[in-house]
Order: sequence, then structure tokens, then C-alpha cells
Amino acid sequence: MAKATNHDVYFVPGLHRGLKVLEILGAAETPMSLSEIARAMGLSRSSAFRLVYTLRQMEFIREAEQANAFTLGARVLNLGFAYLNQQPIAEIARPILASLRDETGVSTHLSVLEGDDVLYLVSHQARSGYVSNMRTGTRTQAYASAIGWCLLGAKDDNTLAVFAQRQSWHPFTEHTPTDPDSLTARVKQARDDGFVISRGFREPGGSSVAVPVRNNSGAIIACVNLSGPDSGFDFDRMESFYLPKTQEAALHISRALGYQGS
Amino acid sequence: MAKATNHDVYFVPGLHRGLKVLEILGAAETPMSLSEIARAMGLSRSSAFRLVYTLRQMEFIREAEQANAFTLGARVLNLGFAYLNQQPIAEIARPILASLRDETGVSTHLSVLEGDDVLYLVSHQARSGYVSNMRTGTRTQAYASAIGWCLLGAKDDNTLAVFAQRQSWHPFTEHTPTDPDSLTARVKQARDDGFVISRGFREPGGSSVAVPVRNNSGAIIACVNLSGPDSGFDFDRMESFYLPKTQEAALHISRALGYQGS
DNA sequence: CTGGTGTGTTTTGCATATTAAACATCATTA
DNA sequence: TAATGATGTTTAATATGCAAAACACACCAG
Repeated sequence: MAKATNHDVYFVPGLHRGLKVLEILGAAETPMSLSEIARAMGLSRSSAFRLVYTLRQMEFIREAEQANAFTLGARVLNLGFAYLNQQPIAEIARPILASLRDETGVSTHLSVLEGDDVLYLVSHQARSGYVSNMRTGTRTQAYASAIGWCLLGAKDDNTLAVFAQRQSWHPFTEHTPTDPDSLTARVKQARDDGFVISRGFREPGGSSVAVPVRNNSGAIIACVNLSGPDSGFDFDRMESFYLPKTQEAALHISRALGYQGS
Repeated sequence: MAKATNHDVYFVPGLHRGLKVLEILGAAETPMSLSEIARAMGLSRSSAFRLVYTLRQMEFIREAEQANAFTLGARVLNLGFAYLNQQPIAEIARPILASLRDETGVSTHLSVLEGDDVLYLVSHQARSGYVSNMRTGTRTQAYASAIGWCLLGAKDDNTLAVFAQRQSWHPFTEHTPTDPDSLTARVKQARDDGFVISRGFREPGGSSVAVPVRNNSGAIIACVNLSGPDSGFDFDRMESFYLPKTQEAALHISRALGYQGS
């Protein structure tokens, strides 16, 4: 009996668990000992030993200063950046968003939908004041931010409904949608307008402008956004200045991807 | 017979090969089919099939638009950035190097020695003109650049000699050291001066200022550098302006790491 | 010193992953 | 159409990874 999950016949558990070790070490605040890893994985120490042994030999993990404790090694960086360099959109967007940051003075980002999350691919921090905690590689729940609504516009109504069903709603601020209906309303609004301007939706006191990026067939594949504290935005110029600048950048990127519209 | 490498008893090949698949996909220009992966790995298709199956199920790889071809998935990004976020020096240096970039107008970087390579941890591009190809995650040979000489100052003479022995010397420019002696001379010079100013050493027409970052015990653990095309640097002000600014930033970072000196 | 509890490491019988080989598709070519 | 060669997939015999248990060493408390 037992037989727990009955993993597919083709599954290679050694690989699965090794990658999980990497993720656990990635999430850890401090280096972990072999035993800690074994416990966190729900594995025997002997199995963990073999995984750690292999990973260390491959230099994907390394011992920390304190002996018998392990951290991620630099080799995982290569993987992460190999991924980034393979996303042509990131290459294209980087200089455009840098200019946008310089023109507007607030932080600029490019993000895509990855599963149910918003994933930040490019991020340029405002040159002064407030530092956003959104950096390349950051993930946030898509349902809870202007960027998310903008990106979710890519989904058709049915897919969107299914997406909404599986969310666990957490009210980040008083404006966060907390049920499928209010979310779909937001998304449809974003789709109709072609942009989202938000004020304190994701974080109290934080505002943002989001505009979709489209590919050659006109589908939404990414989202450009400005974000910053209310104090950094001149709210009166939101529609007259920040929005058009952002739209211009988004269009610039879309064109570079073969988008024919305007 | 055969028995090829007689891998250690504790080695788990499934993990080893899975990670190798990720690296191969990371290095690939375009998505790869199952068979291509198998060939690149020197494996049977059936084995590659199981690795790909597992990686795909874990979302470390995904099928490209073209069916039956695979690319890295977004989940590898998490690993890479988890590593970065675990390097406190990167967190500390980021805003300092952003200011340095803004004050000097040229690109700024923080790098560490990783094995025999220089690894860039933080990178802020100049806001105009020339865009350097050194970004976070980039690796370069340590022996061939000002940053490298600066970082190699951390090694004692014996270790440095051993390091020098195993390099394969490639003359990137006419100034690149091509033998152990000229390298060690460079490194000792850097150690004595406490900085390196270079002109066209790594790339023709590219200049750079590099200053070491020290930890609480005074050891060199990283290196701050400015880099840009000669046209971006005002060479007359190299020692009067760029160098002191860089030293100031490096000291700032060193202090934040507990360095007591000056 | 003794017993206890924590390590990391090694062993070994059993369960399971692995791969050669067969199979099923799909193109292309004769 | 049949032959060919490439692909992705499945199978089954065998090679191998796995975890329980034993081991060795450390640390700490009494």
C-alpha cells in the first residue's frame, strides 16, 4: 500500500528532489546544514547526502563559511540569466524603459504573465527617493495589481473566469478585488481603456500606470508600467504626461516585436 | 570494462544530467527538440525523454511555440535571483553604484571573483550612449581586465602563481597580459596602488577604473568599477574626479560590510 | 565518565530508475 | 506505394539509486 502519489512512470525523482533542494536553499535566509535540508525535504539524511554531494560537486551549491552548511552557488546565476537573455522582449525593452524612467523620474518595469503570477523581467529604479521592491525576477499575484489587470486582458473571458475561480483573495489594500466579479470588471475595464491607472491598489500610497505590450498578432504579451509613491507622481499630470509617455514606450516595444497597430 | 569515469558512489546521475540539460538549454540560441537534447547530452532519446518530462512537469523548462521544442522556463529565474538576494553585498552596493553612475555618467559595476572568473553582481548602465555588454551574471576571465587584477589582489602570491599557471592566455588587446609574470606584476601594482586605471586593456577604446571592496577583516572581497568608452571618459579628470568618486563608493560599501579602515 | 542527542557518513537488501530495443508517427524520396 | 530516416513514445530486463539501520564522531549535561 502506501504508494503515496504514484508518480508517473517517466518521472526521475533524483532530478526532482535535487531541484527542490536548490529551491529550498534559495528560499532560505541562512545557509542550511545537511540535516536541515533533509528535514525540509522530508527525506532521510542519507538521501539528502547524495543530493547535496552531487550538487556540490557540480558547484550548484557550495559550503558556506561555517563548515557543513550550504548555500546556492554562483552557477545558478547563469541559468537565471540565460533565461533572461533568451527573452528577446527583455533586451528590446531595457533601453526603452531606461529612457522612460529618466523622462518621468519614477520606476519603470516590464512584466509578463507567468502562470497566475506577474513576473518582472526588466526593472529600472527611480533615481531618487523611494525604492520599489519589485525587481527582475519578482513575482506578485496577478489579480491584485494594475499590472496584473493589464496582463490578464490577454485571457479570453472563459479562461479569465477559471483563473478567477482559483485565486485565494487577499485584500492587500481597500481597493484590492476580493471576488471574481470585481476582478473581471477591472480586467475588462483595462482591456477597453487600453491602460490602467491605479492609486493605492497594491500598496497603500503607491500609484502606478500600466499599458499593455502587443506582439505582431496584436495579442497582449507583456505590460509596461510606471510605479512610485504618490509623492513621486504628480497626479494632475497623470493623464496628460505619465500615461502618454508610458503608451509611447509600450508602443515602441510592441512595434519592435512586429506589432502593426498603433 | 568501460566503466568510464567510475563516478563516486554517492553521485546521483539523474540530477547531474537534468541540470546539464538546463545548462544546455540555457546556452542554446533557439529552442531544442528532444532529439537535439539527447544528442547534445550524448544520451539515448529515452533517457533524455525522462529528463525532459520531469523538467517540464516541474516547469523548469517549457515547450516553445513550435511544438516539440523546449526552452528554459521562468522558474529558473527564481533560482538565479534567490542567489543574488542572498549576497548581501549586492543589496548594499546597488543604490551606491546607482548614485555613482549618476554622478559620473558612466556605467558602474560590482563584481566578485568566482573561481577563475570575474562575476558581475550589480550593474548600472550609463544613461546615454554606449551600452556595455557587462550585465549582472556576466563572467569574464579575471586575468584580462582591470577589475580582474583588482580582485586577484585578494590572493596571496602562491595562490596567484598557481592561478596564473592554469590560464590560457588570449590577447584581447595589445595590453592584455599574456604570461604569468606580466599578470602578477599587474596584480601587485593594483595591490600597492589600491586601484587600477586602465585604458583599452580589455577592449580597444574602453577604459575603466577599478577599486577593491574590503570586508571587516580588510580582505578584498569585491571590486567596484567604472567603465565606458574613451569618449565617455574625460581622461584628464581620471585621477582628480573619477578615481576619488569610485574610491568613495567602494569605501562606502566596505564600511557597510564592517570595514574599519579608510 | 556515562548516557543522550545531535551530527555526517557508510553500508546493503530491496525497490526502482535506466536504456537498448521495439514501436508508432510523420516526412521525404524513389 | 513502398522504402527510408527521422522523430517521440513505450516496454522489459537489468543496472542502479534509495533509505533503514549501523557507524563514527562530536558536543553537552549530569
